Amino acid sequence: MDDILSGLTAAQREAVEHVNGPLLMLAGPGSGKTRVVTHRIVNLLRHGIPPWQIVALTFTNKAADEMRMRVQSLAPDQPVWMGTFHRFCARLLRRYAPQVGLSENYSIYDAADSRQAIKRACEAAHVSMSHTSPDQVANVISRAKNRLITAEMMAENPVRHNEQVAARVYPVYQRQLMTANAVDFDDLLLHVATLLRDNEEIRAELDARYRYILVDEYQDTNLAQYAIVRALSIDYPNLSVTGDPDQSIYGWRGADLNNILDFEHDYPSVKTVRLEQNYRSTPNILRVADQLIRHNRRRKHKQLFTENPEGEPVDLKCYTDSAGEADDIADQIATAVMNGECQPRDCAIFCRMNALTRSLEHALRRRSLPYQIVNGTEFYQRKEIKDLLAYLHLINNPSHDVALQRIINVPPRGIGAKTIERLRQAADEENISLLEASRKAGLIASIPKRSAAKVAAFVALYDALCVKATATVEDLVLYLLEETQYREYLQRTADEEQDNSPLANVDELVTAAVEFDRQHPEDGSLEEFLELIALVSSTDDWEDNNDRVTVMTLHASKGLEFPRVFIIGVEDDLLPHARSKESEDQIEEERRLLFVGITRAQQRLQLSYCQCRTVHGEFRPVIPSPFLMELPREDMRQIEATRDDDYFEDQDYPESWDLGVDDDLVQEDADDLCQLDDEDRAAIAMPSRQRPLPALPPMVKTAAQMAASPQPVTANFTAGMAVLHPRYGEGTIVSITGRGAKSMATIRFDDGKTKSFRVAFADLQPLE
DNA sequence: ATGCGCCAAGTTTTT
DNA sequence: CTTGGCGCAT
Repeated sequence: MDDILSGLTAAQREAVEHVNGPLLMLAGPGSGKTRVVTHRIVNLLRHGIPPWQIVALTFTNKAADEMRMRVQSLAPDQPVWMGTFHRFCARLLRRYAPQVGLSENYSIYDAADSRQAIKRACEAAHVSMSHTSPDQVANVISRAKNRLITAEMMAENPVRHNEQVAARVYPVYQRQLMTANAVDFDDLLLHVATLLRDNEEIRAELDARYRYILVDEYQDTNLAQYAIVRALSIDYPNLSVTGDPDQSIYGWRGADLNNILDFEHDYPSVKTVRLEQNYRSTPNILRVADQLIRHNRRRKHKQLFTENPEGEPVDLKCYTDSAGEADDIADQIATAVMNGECQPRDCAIFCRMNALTRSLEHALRRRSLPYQIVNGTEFYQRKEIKDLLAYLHLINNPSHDVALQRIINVPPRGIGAKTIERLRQAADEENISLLEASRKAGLIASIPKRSAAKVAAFVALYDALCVKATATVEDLVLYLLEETQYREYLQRTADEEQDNSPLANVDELVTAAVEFDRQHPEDGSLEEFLELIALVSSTDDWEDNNDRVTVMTLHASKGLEFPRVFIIGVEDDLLPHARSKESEDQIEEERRLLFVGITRAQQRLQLSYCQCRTVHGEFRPVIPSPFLMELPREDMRQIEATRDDDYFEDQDYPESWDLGVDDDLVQEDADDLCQLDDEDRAAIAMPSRQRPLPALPPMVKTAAQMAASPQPVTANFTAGMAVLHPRYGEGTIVSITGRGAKSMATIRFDDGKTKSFRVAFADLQPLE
């Protein structure tokens, strides 16, 4: 019993030992929050509470995974449900789909799907889009859904012009979603919230089922999420929430700070615990953070303190331009690594916008520093992956209109925009899905016989694919590739300029399918595979196992920590951002954003700004961020850096850093970059690809690998050949795709696993 | 039906 | 400076 309480402060212990009734944990940055939450779960279990009555809700899969790991080590194999809000709702919705007008095989539209659907709805609603855009409309609708505002409610009192348009589109969009048997991300929450509100019986049942609910990052919940946890905590109000109002940075997405600020009001019997001691940062860093955040008015004051030893002052640097900023930071890191002061993995660079990472990439690459950019170029957003997934979606849910539109003419089969438009009109008129409309294309007067025949051929292809719907996902994907001749299509349309091989991504999807089948020998359904993919995101796969400098936005940095942190572009109109200066609330959120960035730093922190920055291609003078004026000068060291163009050339950096990067999977893609010219932006436009799908090997490149990679030599391998892989052993080549340096071999190993490799790097040995 | 070229716009994005 | 969307021309 003592092991889960030992080493805790009085406040932490108080939270861990709390069993029944509402609990509010106000946890400052670096206060050991995750530890307290996991220990509390274990404590609940030790009090004899059945594990299935406990639910822990997080915002990211990564946070859930970490929690699961830590609980697992303390209390192995307890079926406590831990996962994201959206996944939790997706599960409930599978069960209660009919109650909200869906079938249980409903599809989840991702952001791109829903954008397509909104576009279509805008057209169908016949509204003038002259003063707005589908994107804006999508935003308004999303915000409305987050606030539990239905189409009907919105129609009653729309205020602004763009809301008027959105109010007209909203019901059309929603009807289309229902026809498609689909939900968007917001609907996952909205449907569940509605279900719980309108069905007292179900609500009571679920309330009793999930008696102990823990919510992480409560400051980022929106009204829908609030309504859900509230509804599940009426008969059994054992709701415990953890958060920090000062780290709320998603207000623009509908997060409502009032949820946490008013928690004590909502649950008068609440026990409030403040975790104010910081175990992460030096006192200097913490004082800077504290001084900054004191300038916010809407907050709950916390007395941040630490017993950590005094550290270096926080550096404040001014550079002449962004290239100088990037070079100097890269130099600092390179020097520190060479001197053995730190490893690349200890360093992180944060910025307000993804666009600012360009010069950093260049600077890091020139110094052969391995780095990793956490951004949004997601694997499953690639065209070829979306195409294949669209086929799978359509097989799983014949009403998935967005999927049908995507692939009805991919690979090209002579069905043009006109025909699709006519199908759409017919579908809209009869309120049927596009596939149903396609089935009766021959009966639609506006569609010429020729086109109708092509549509019929597509429907026949679709029906053929559906035969494999219940096979393993791998079989289905392979069959799909075969029947649609998709690989041949990619090869035909291959773009010589583009270095990222779509074929390799296709192979990766196959690998993901194989992996999924392996992990779900019993319960693996297509539906689950698709749900799994729909609810993973790019930041989930930030790899902390690799020794690389991390570059990311301030938003992405939340929840992480690094010994050395650099925050760049602390400039007016950038932080706070020009578009976030309309109200005091927005400015306060920007201030919190900087606060989050600062409090990621453990040992060293540097804030920097430039005198000039290139914005949209033109050089502009820059004003330092007003936030800098709010920081305590006594904890800081101000440095005016002057740019010396020859500086870099004088340095003698090694060709590559011997950091023991041991991963041949990393090497697979190294050739993509090593052949590119230093100035080539396209090379860095495809940054580190991390794990795109569950249990997939990281597809990443490091600068070290790039520098070290030899020119690839391609041996003659053919399908059917028996080969030896240095890591995976003996296997047989299933197929070879691509030519020359980019040639990929898909190999089925003797243990049943199938993997794809760059032939040039995999070091395969032919076997007799 | 596809491909090229011009024009406009350009935060952050847990799911 | 980039990227993406749309329109026109083949």
